[in-house]
Amino acid sequence: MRLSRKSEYALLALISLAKNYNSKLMTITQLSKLNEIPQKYLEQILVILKRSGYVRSVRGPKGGYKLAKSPNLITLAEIVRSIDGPLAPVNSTSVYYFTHTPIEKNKNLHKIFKEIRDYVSSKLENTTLKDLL
Amino acid sequence: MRLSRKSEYALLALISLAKNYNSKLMTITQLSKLNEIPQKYLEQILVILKRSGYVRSVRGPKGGYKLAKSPNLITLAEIVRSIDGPLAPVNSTSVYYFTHTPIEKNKNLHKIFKEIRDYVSSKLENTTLKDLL
DNA sequence: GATAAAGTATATAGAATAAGTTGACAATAT
DNA sequence: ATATTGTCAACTTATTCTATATACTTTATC
Repeated sequence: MRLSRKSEYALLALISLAKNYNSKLMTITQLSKLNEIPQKYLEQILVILKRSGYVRSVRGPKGGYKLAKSPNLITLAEIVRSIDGPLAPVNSTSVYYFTHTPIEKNKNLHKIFKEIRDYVSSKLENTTLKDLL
Repeated sequence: MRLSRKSEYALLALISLAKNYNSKLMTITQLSKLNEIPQKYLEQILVILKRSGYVRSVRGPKGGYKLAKSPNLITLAEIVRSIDGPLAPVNSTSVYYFTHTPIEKNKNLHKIFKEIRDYVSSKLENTTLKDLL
């Protein structure tokens, strides 16, 4: 897995929202300044996170964003998958995005990368936003 | 780390050469057919592997490639690094390719990805071509 | 009900990367 | 001399990354 800038921004924004869980809404501008994220880029990211069900938004003045669920119910795995796709180093070791690839030709080799995918996956599945506050 | 097709091909070709260690040379055509790798693409890959010191070549008729060192002295980490660059999921967790990135803003988050980089790195550092035969 | 403050949608752009293909060139065994 | 091998550089084609730009919609408040 290679973490894109986009996922880094998503994680930071969600952590900010998690710190504010059950207090006020935060605006894109606040989130953007606080985490030094280009505002128009962050807008796109938040729309993805909204569609994926991690945040809720309110429009108009006094609007903004908040988390849609409790921080301990949102794993890093889901977040990264929703932005970047597969966590696996190669798709032939991916559960959610499996396709055949050349390394399957060597079972031992394939196994090494499956072990890597398992580690990455369980690490990110077992870490929630709450763990990062 | 995301494994490119190019690295997959490199690994398969090197494994073939490792199986043939201290027997005859293998030609690009053989390596290409055996592993179903586009021949002209494999040529480029072999040139990289040669410059990196993993294979030696002989030109002319009866020419071909062979490993430059014993299979147990070539780690997967070196191979993948020479083709794809960093093993780390993000450069702020990379030893060889460090640059600053946004996730450094959250120490806990950064730590998670450093642990991933450590696992991947030690897994690939501790696996050699010999282990895959 | 006008206005301003928010979020939403869509299009565009420039750079980099991935995954090759093409064609000419160099070395050498026979 | 020739055929067989590796070498090199340029080009291509598509996709992805990291944004920026414009226009539009919703809604609280005066």
